[in-house]
Amino acid sequence: MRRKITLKDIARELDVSISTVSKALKNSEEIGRDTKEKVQAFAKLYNYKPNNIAVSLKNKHTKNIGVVIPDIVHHFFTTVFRGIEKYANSRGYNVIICVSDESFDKEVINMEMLANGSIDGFIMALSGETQLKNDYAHLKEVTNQGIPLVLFDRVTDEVNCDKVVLNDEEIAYEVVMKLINSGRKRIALFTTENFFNVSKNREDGYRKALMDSGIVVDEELILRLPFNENIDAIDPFFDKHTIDAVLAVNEIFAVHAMGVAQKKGMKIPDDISFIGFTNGMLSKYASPQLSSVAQHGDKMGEIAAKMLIERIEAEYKEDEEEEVVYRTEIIKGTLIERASTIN
Amino acid sequence: MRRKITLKDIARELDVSISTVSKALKNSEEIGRDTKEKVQAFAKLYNYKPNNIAVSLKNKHTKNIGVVIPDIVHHFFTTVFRGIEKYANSRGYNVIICVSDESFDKEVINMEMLANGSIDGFIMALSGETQLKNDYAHLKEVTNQGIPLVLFDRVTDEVNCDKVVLNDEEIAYEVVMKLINSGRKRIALFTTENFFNVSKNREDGYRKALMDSGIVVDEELILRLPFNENIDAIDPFFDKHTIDAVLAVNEIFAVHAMGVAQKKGMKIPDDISFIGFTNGMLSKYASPQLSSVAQHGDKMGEIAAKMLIERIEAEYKEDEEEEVVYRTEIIKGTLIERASTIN
DNA sequence: TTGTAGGCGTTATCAG
DNA sequence: CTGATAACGCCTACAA
Repeated sequence: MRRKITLKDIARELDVSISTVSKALKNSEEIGRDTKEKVQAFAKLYNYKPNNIAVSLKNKHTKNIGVVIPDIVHHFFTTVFRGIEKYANSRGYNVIICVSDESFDKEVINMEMLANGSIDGFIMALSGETQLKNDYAHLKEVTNQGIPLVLFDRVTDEVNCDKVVLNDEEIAYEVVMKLINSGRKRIALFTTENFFNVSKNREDGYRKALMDSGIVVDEELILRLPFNENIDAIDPFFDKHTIDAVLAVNEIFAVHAMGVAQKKGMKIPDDISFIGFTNGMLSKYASPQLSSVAQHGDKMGEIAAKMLIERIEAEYKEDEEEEVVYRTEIIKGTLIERASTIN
Repeated sequence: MRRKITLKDIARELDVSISTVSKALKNSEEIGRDTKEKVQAFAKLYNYKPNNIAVSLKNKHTKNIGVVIPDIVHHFFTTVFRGIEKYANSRGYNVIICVSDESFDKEVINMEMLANGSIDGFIMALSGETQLKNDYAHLKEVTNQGIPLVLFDRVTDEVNCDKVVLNDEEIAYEVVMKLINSGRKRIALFTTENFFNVSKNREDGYRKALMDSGIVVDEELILRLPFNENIDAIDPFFDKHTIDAVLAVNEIFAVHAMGVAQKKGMKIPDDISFIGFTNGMLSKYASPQLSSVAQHGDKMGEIAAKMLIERIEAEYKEDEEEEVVYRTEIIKGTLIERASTIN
């Protein structure tokens, strides 16, 4: 078992000083041709690689990014994550991931662990509980310490930092308009509780589209499901209400609802149309295939990572207190039309 | 912007030495009551937390685990990851994740980056390309350096390390037997190329079940799809062959095949049965719902993390070269029966 | 009871 | 051209 070799080892073996080795490996001009070659050859032979930890301690940065998300078994988040990872890697950063599991406490603990030097910056989507409690002290703490933070998707106005979000309200508006223009009149909204900024925004778009079309919003047609995937309430909903379209804030609600509607004998999309958010596997493989709003998670992730890394690297040469201006990037959602809506 | 406070800062402010502060914070017996209280109060006030990097450098371990998987937007892998993350967190470890994207080179690069001190051990599933090339030098390199490694799902006999796998062959055997016992005679297998150990094992189970039942294996009924989700070949397959059951090595193949069969006018499960591997979202929300083999990813992840951490922590007190024995844990798959098979 | 010194592996400054 | 020294932040054996 051959342990990793260090500068010191090389120095000892070659009978030169540590600093000579260090410089030689960096191809420094100060070092003589022969010494350089000798050192470099030896280093290659023994596969020397600098120890990341030592370098981090010295440089005060780790080249690690912390990502904190509510859930990992979730198409949208993994998509964003893939975008983050890809961009971060291309810039030489690694990604440490922590799952908050929709829990406030876990979110806090995870962030504290990472904030003690393990990472150079955070990218995160707020947990459900955090949005419910509306308590962002841990985020403010982190930014106060000068650790850059980028929020995506599940964001809040309470914290001053860079953000990346979908144009939730707009796209919901557009999509509902499309339903209305195709002749739909009784359009239900299947959503979650409103402490989620995204659900709130989508609902706003939904209401606005109805109102702008002269349709009175029937509060009965707005079904609020809990966020723990308990979708039993969908079934009875169809017994109680006559509807000809559904907008759902995620795939699961939409696909499950399609199943229920079909069981009740309704024809899709002749009798009823369905549109969901999150253009994932389910939308693609459901039958009929579900029309849904692509949230472009890859792009969101990439942009979030880019914003963060810029922030991180700007810090190194910062003139101290030059009034930082935070940006919010807005990604445009795209409706992918499939068989669950009339073309 | 209040930067993080260090032992040195506290020492200076309180006019004591750094080591006194260090000991006081550890509640050492050596330190006087008053000093301890003074230091601890100050530390709490300024929210002192030891710097992870410095501690890592000192202790020669990072409390980080490296996870390398082929894909993150993938139900099974995320499930395993969730198991890893959960267990690791409960033991005070963080998880750094790298995606190999089924690429050999990325796998190698990622591992090298992490192996330079960033992590205490690896958990990984081999990339497709790695299994194809059958080149495991990078894994051997890592274990040679004394970094513990646990392989899961996509494993190889070429590397000596702990492993966690599904009983792929057995469960495939059982499941095909079930199809046969329900009267199926022409059972197709939709799989990937055979350099994947899992596909290979599942195929072996499939063949064995047929043979044990006196059915001659018709090689024509084994459809090998490329691993890049290109499933166009499924459609023509149904035109060419008459079959009454399908075993697919993943959900996507199975659900897509169900769609094709239905389009050709076949009734599920009356005319044809379907069973897939990976009991994910698709299985649950397809119509009809797909019977599928639960791979218990959470459990695999948890066990993998447990094995790894035991290995890591055993190292600290190792008597050097006492003939390490590696284990392979086998997780039993479970068939979740749904509407795509006859009960 | 407190402090000093050395070291973890690397880098940068400065002296030789 | 090369090397000694200090520093990053923390820990600990040993000295005072």
